[in-house]
Amino acid sequence: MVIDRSSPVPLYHQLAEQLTAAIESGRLGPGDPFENELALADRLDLSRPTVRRAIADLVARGLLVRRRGVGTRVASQVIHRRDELTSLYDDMVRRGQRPLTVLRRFEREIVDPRAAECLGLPEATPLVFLERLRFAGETPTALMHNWLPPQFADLTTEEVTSGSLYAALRARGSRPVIAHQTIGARRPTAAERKLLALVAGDPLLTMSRRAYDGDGGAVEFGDHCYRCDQYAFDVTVHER
Amino acid sequence: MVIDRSSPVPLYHQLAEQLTAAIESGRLGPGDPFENELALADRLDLSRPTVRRAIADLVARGLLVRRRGVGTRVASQVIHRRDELTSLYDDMVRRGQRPLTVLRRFEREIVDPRAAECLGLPEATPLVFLERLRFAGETPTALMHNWLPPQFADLTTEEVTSGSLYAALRARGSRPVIAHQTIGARRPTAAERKLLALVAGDPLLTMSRRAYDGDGGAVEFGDHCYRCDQYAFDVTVHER
DNA sequence: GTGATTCATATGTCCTGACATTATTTGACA
DNA sequence: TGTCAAATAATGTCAGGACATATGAATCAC
Repeated sequence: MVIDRSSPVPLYHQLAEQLTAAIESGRLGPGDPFENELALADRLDLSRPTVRRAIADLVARGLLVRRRGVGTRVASQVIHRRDELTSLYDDMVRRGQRPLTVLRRFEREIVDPRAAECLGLPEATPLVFLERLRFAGETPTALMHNWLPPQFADLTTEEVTSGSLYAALRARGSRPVIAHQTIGARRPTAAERKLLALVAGDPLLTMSRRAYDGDGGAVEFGDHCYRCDQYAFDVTVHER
Repeated sequence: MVIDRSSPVPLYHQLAEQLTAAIESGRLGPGDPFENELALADRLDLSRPTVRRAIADLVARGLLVRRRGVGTRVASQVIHRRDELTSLYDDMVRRGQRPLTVLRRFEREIVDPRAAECLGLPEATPLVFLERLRFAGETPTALMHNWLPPQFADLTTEEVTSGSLYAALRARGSRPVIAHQTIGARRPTAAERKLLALVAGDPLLTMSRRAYDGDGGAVEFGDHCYRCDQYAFDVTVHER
């Protein structure tokens, strides 16, 4: 356990990383008592609040459990807190498979009152619109519609197809930091059935999303539908 | 802005609640500059870290935005951070509608290798099993299966039907604090179609869940299916 | 032996103080 | 008037200290 005081990385962050590494290395096992904050602060020559901050970060991530009067322990089952949705698509990427995304439509000035409303803009605002179809091998897996505010009208086809849409927004100083997503299911339309190669009775898994930047300004509205044999969403939920 | 020092509620928590109220009352509008932490601490006769803690809580909830060297502002669009799934069912409750949950089956010793595995238990472990059907008025809306570890075999029918299942677990000292949920869609079985009064082609929205207590021990496995015209899930996602 | 009380341990809350870093404004100078 | 440096304003990090509260173990009284 080494703290480098000349590093620009905050002390509490260095400590949190090293505590995390100790837990994930297996050196500390599930349920093991964890060194208390006073001893740790003494041993590492750090102030107690600094140590508390590091430990609090690990608690927030589900690696440690604290109880007043008792002490701190390694969580019995190491759970990594994830504030994000993952899907079978992400699993594919993780397994090294290369899903392909085809841009079917890209408009820089399209009027859509519903999407404008979702973006908090006047109905007649010209929006940027994308329609993409995603494949896993030969199989179409998702049909995705996205609408962006007019400040992104300078997006290039290259940006939209080669990398992540959010990376392109971030390159323009708009950093999506929070998104509200609604997940549901419905019957496909005939067009969707054809595009996604569905047979009669196959349902769609749907997800609509409104993304906001750090100031709370809406930066994206998305309306996606997925083959349910290719997609499911994993959500981690915390009770306060 | 009043801080009651004789209250058992921590000072930072009182302040956070009042700052929240000020924002939600409309007294402070989106984008408004927010009083800086030094002035606030001075005015309220609180220490700066205490004020920082309160402000940090509001930042974490998306109500305020901070920038080093600039100051603190009310988020342009007030977003409430919610680390929880909500559904149309919750909307019904909020609107004062009274959904009804019918207990169809309650077993205190049932062997289910799949559920046991999901609970991290040996296959032959006798589990507690619940099957419930939920109604909104006359309309069946959800079919819910839940499996619990054997320590909950003393659950009463009363507990299971009158209040929330999690409240019953908490009363036994097992506090579910994190759950991993998987949301998907599929075709209903014939039995599900009948129970949920579905017509041909109607899809199911599905959600399976594994809930863990503060020590990481599994406390519940659930497998639910919903009518998609009655349910959708809202998820808030944060990018780090 | 059992239940109540006390004590030791550990986290939770709060304070005062100081310095570092970033962003914006102000003032000086060409 | 424009540019650059210094000053000001605000948040971020860190420290040392003190007291409060909850928990579990040990001790004491019956």
